[in-house]
Amino acid sequence: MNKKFLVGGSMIGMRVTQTLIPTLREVPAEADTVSHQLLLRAGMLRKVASGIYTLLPLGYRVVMKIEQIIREEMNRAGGVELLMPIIQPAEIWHETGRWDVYGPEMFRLRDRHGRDFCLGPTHEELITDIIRNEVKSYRQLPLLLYQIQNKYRDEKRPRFGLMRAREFIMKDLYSFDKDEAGLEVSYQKMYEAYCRVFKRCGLDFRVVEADPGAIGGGETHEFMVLADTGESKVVFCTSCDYAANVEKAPCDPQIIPSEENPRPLEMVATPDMRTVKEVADYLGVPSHQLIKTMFYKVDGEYVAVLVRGDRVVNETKVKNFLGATSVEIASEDEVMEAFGVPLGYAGPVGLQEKDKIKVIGDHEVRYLVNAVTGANKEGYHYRNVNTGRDYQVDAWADLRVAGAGDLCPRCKAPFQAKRGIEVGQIFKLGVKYSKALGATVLNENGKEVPIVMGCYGIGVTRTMAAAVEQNHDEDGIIWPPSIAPYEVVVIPVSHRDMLQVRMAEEVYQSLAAAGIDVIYDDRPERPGVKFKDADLIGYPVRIVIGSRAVEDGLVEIKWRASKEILYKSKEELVPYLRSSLERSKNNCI
RNA sequence: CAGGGUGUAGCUCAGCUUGGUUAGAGCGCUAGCUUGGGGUGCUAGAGGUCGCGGGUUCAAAUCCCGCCACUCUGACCA
Repeated sequence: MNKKFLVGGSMIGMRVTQTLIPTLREVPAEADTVSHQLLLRAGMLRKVASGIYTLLPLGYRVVMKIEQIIREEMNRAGGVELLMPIIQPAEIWHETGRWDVYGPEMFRLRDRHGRDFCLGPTHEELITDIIRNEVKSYRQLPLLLYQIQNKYRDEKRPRFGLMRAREFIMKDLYSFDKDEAGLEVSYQKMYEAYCRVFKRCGLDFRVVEADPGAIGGGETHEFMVLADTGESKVVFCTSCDYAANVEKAPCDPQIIPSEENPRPLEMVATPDMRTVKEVADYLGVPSHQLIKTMFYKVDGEYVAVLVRGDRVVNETKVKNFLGATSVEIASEDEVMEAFGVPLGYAGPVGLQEKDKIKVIGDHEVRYLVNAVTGANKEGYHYRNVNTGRDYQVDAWADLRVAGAGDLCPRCKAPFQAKRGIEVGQIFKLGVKYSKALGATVLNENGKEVPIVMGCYGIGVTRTMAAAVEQNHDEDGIIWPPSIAPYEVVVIPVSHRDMLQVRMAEEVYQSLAAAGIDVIYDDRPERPGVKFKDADLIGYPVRIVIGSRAVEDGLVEIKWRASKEILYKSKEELVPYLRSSLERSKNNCI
């Protein structure tokens, strides 16, 4: 590990009075999530505009440490770093068609000559442009090129501080191979490199199978830092190592056995009962006895999707099943206009014939006996609805979102569900961009073939936020040592006791000289202030020099995470810290 | 994008309903004394285009209109 790389030089240490660490006693009104609050309060971050932030010295050190870990692991895997511009010309985006596809998420600007540009939300186009111009032969492959820099997305609603910002730092690596087999190798390398990166960052994470979505291509994995505040939901098997995004995980139908015989269809009044819960309670039936009918606009055409009342429609599966490019939920007005039924009273009975729309149902719905569903008439539902007799569908498919209790597709053990923060994703892009942009090589047989690509991203600033989200207590942040802004803080209890100050100074100098990443709190503040700040900022190790230390020569060492306190002589200090910090940074690898 | 909220000192907020001295508090900041192992206590200070623009009025932080910014909720269950 090359610490000298860090700007600011951890070799020389730092004094609190020399830098800027504006900690806040109160929680700023603008922040609602823990990571956002703590990063602001710990003096690491300040907002400039919605979703746009300044990283103060301490915050920037964390970012640099994460970047450095990423660099080392990308390089270890054979990656080579380069730098691309933030401003990108529109032309290249027109070539792949993404200038129009990207929509309002893209920051656009114009130069004085009226030429269109954008602030790069990603760099597939640019990197592929370089490759198509410079790489002509399979002999030049494989290539793994990466960059770490700011990216821009004009989010509809930036929130959660660094978690969903409009300007953020990303590492993107692009792999270029002559064939699918090569891509497989590159992908595996990245998979392993990513695991190492997040382990080294000291994060509790899971790798999950995900849906490729808009970016296109084949296999993809997401790297999720587990945290209750995460935006994504993942399921993982309790017995094997299978894990997946809830959108992706396949679901077997879970049939609830019924002894009943089909009874005659019956319309019942359900005034003002719209939601599944309301209707189920009103009629005294369990919610899984209901058929929920959801309307979507799929490539401009309406489609009705049926799932059991206790299930959630999985738009990704709907989209994939229909081979559609866009799936949008219909608005209340659209449903009213197209079907003349207010939300809450739609059902499959007669829907297909009357409105001539496509109806698809989740497997589970098929097995319902005497189900309840909307009667397509305001204020009424049907009871005793049965598949085949009362309604037909165009197809049955797996269309719901997985959850805890669903069964693992590999070993049939039940899933557990958790929330996570997506900090990385790896994709097999295939030839989508290389074809669109004409990035080809001549292969061994002299035949021109499109380069097979992969892309691999890590949200650096988001990783920082995720680390805080996962590692904090009521007093503040608890940085994993490998990404802490400083590893050790030295605090003299009394700034007026010259013996203490001299000893603290000595300890600080010796740690800095030994290459330990140390900061010295030399402010003429009361001890309580410095202790509070140390806890808030979350330095892994705190060294306090008080009267006791002056008298018996033993300095107090307190670990932020475990709250463990121990005492060492000045001579023991450096070796102790060196080995224990090294251990705590590496034990995750 | 739809709906709601907020905008007054560096930060957290009060004042606005019912217009009327010199616009307030706590924290932070400055100075002094005090204190010195978990945000010390006291004293004295500095600090404000009351988001911006317009209107009503003898008089606007306060009422009206417009704009802007920030923020929350929703945009996933019918």
